[in-house]
Amino acid sequence: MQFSVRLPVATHILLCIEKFQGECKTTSTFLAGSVNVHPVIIRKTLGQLRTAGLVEVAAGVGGAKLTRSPKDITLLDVFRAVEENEDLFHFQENPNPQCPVGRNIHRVLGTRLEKIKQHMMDDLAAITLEELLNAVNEEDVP
Amino acid sequence: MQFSVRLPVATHILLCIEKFQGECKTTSTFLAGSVNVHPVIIRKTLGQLRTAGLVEVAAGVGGAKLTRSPKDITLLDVFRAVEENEDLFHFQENPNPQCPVGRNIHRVLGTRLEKIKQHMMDDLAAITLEELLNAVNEEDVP
DNA sequence: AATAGATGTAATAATATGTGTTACAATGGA
DNA sequence: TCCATTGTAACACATATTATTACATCTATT
Repeated sequence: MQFSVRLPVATHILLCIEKFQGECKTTSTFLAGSVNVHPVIIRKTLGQLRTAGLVEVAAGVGGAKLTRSPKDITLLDVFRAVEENEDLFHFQENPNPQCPVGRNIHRVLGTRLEKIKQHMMDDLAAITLEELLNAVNEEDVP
Repeated sequence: MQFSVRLPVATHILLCIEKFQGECKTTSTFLAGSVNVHPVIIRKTLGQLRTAGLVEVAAGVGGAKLTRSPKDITLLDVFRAVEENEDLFHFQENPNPQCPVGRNIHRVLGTRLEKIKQHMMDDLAAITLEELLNAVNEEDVP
């Protein structure tokens, strides 16, 4: 079980957009060169980030920019933008209601796993793009 | 992105094994009836739990039992037994080393995501089979 | 207006993972 | 020996992920 590469890729994209703002036009081809994926993947991801209100993309001319300050964008925002499925865990359908374990497992285990998911969300919400950008700038080892 | 149903299924199996210990023989067919999956899925999962040292399965005669007290088995034990992949998050291969973001993203984002994973592990380790079994017994709503 | 470069999106393919099922050899008690 | 059961391989199928091609649409610039 592994998370898809979408969260890291989307984060990479956002960091590049901010990092190169004013220096160069951050087109899908440019971003694809940094991330090392196909430009269409970048455009799809940018589409999700745009739908989530995190970026504005200049149709026709090209390039993207953040809609708000990096300190006001968290990894939870990014996660929600690119992962449509809110249910992190899921259960076997129709456990046996005649069995005391079967008729309670979903509720008993579900409430506990839900809390774990909430912790993960809280952790993601505590990490801002600004923090990541500072780390990239300050800890850069060329 | 969703976790597979393996952790909930394996937990269900372990709870049933303990719950019905002494009452009936917990064969793969019996367990399959409670969980509502194919008996072979149960046997595969029991195989993983056995490899992890959590259960003993009686070959030939059938039935399984826990190797230690439910209070000494946590969801982290179960998670590790059924999820072979330790890397929860993963990154796009070969980001551009010429780009300041590309050459730092893995380290900067990776260390932070690693902490989130560790939190999840800690949360899983805090939940014991005993706690779940008590909840199933006490909060049973037939 | 024409052009060139860019985006938005659909369609397709390749691959991996998850789950269900059949089949059968091996096990061990009755 | 017989029978229920386990262990495991093989296969099928669905779904998710990622890569790629193709093309209509957009917009600044010439």
